[in-house]
Amino acid sequence: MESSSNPIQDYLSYALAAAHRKMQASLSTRLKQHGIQIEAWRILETLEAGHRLTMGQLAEVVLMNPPTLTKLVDRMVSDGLVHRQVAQADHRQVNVLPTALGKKRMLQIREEVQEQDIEFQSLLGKDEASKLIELLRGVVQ
Amino acid sequence: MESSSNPIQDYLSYALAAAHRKMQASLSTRLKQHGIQIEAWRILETLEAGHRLTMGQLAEVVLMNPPTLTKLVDRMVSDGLVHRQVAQADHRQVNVLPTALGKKRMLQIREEVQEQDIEFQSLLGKDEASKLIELLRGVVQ
DNA sequence: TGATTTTACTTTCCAAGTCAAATAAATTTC
DNA sequence: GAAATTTATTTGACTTGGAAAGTAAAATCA
Repeated sequence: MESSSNPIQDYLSYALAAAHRKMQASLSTRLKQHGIQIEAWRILETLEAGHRLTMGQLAEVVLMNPPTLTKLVDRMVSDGLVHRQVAQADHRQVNVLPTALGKKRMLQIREEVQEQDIEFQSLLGKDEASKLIELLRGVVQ
Repeated sequence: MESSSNPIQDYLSYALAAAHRKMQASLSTRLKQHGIQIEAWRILETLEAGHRLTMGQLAEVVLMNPPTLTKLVDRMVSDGLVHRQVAQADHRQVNVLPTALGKKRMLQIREEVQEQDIEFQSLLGKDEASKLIELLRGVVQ
């Protein structure tokens, strides 16, 4: 299917959705080999940084709604990748911490994600790729 | 929540997902006022171009998986926005056509989407916005 | 301090999405 | 030209996602 003069292609929201879909599909296929979903990787990668994050903070960083995160963390707990800890300062808050297994798996998966990034960067060219990231950050602010 | 040195921000896939999420959320809120979802708008916008598209072609353009499209088109048929027609040349194929109501509603919704695009374009600057679309197309090819 | 409001997270219920199988028509092969 | 294969779409079982309500702790306030 080829339709070079389709007006929908000119909408920024569409161009973004199309690029996102392609990248997600590609990354998702890669991570499936490791038996993990993209969001779970994001959680492990974020927690690895070492900051003690609450569910709410984590939800924001990993781009998920809180109820969806709750359910994914449930699954990750039963897979032994993370555990929960009620924050001592504020008992409403729940911290999420990676387990030893979670850290180990993250390092393996990170390589896969980096390969993917390199693949797309070489597809675009290095300068174009950094320009793209810069512009995307401008969208988010 | 602010974490300027979080390594996850440096992945192209993450930057793309974050920008996409923000734009989808904003557009989705706008379209909710018209009682329609983003994908349904994409379908109407695509069909408006006048080409006679099959379910498969439409699925590709509107960035949906075929089973998901089938169900959305079911709903749009019962909302009176589109109708199906078995292709005469190949009876396996199904064409989707907009109804008069579908065309009318599309014109209203298009304005909303264009406002949204203008909003984001002025946020980025006109040149940066066209550069972004160009780079995003490079990702998809 | 007791009552009210706000905040953090989870649960519930329903709508929507996915994967694999089913159906049905067209094409290929022998 | 019948049988086997491929292609286009839908169906059905199951899972996931989202909105709104529920729970519980902290903060505000009167």
